[in-house]
Amino acid sequence: MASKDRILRLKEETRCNILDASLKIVKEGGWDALSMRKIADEIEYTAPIIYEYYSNKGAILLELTRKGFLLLAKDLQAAKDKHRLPAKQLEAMWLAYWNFAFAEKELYQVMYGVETSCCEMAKKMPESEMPMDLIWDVIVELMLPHVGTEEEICIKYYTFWSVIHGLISINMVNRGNTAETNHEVLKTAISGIIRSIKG
Amino acid sequence: MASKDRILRLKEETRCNILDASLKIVKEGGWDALSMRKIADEIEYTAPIIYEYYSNKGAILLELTRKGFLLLAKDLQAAKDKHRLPAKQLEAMWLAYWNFAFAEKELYQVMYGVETSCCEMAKKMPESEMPMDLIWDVIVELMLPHVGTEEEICIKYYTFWSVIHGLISINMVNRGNTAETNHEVLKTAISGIIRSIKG
DNA sequence: TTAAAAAATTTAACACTGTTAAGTAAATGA
DNA sequence: TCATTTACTTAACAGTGTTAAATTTTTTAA
Repeated sequence: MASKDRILRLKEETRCNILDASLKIVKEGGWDALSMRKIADEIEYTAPIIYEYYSNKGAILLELTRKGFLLLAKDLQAAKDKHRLPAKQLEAMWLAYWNFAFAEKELYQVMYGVETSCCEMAKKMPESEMPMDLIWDVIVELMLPHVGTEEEICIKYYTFWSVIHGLISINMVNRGNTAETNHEVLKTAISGIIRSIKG
Repeated sequence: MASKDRILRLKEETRCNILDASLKIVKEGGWDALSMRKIADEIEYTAPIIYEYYSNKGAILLELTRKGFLLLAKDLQAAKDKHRLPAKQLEAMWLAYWNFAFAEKELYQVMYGVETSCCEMAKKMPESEMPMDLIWDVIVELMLPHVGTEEEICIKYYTFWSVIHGLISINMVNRGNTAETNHEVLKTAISGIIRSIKG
């Protein structure tokens, strides 16, 4: 019976509509704005029918996560295919990774557990700059006697901070590395950057 | 009147108790478990009196954030004071930063917006390994003809990933850098790691 | 000591959240 | 046309942050 097919097609369509509606809501108002009732509103149904398509809210997030990983993989593959030399490929792929994160900000957030709201005000908190100031000073000392421009110090600082914070974040949400591997990554990264500062 | 002082002291104490109770709840059940009513339960009051001490839930989070930054700064200073050479100081400080993140995991999470719950299941999702696989292959190619051990490749991969993910996270929650600075950090980090892989 | 004023604390309520069970309307099959 | 299944909605529960009103306790003044 063809009507069965039609119904199945419609079901698949609403399943997809739910994801699209969710992403739309998140893009408009952030992850806090996402609720079952708003999704239902968007697809012109009431909340309970969403549970016919996804067992709960978490399942929707998981499906968006999956979508994100597929999209990211596609971008990485495309970036790789544009070059022949592995070094060039690698550079292009990480740049593609970077671009994906901001082009599909909301997907990246749910994929890797990056929150967004609470820390907006933390910027205005003077205490939040204390760690940076402390480390900044030591970087300057390390560069002596040829202290670079503010921009150069900034780049050093953020390179340090990025690799450490990145490794911490990855371990917190994913915690899949051994302690030895982590320390190895840490030590090589830190000493590498320190060497590059020394010249 | 000395009784005024006593009352003020008591008020300051409950203000502190609210923070302690909050942190206790979060440490026991994660950030999702934190609610005004649970805090009230913990300090043996009802929910509305919390609003006499903090204007809303966000203010409590902000105060915990502040506490976190102060504690981190203290740790960094202590690490610095243990050495004389700037290079040694810097290394010790970043290691202290690392240790703080895991010793005070909950504080670090609220300070830098690192989520924790949703991505536990994402690990089991095969799609989540596609980006890693793609990049892993290119790293191997880059190491040819002397491909290292799995551990060595892992370290390279995570160094890459950490610096990129870290820079992305920092920009998403804090977004305080210019596009040029970001690209500079990115490029120098990537080319630096690639150089170190080549030998 | 007692009455009035002030402060401290609780109860009740509102609007929201995710989720489930029961009820109702619509489409389908015989 | 009638019975059954499917589709969908309404109502409800337990929880959330937050506010206003009511109530209890404490302090002040006579």
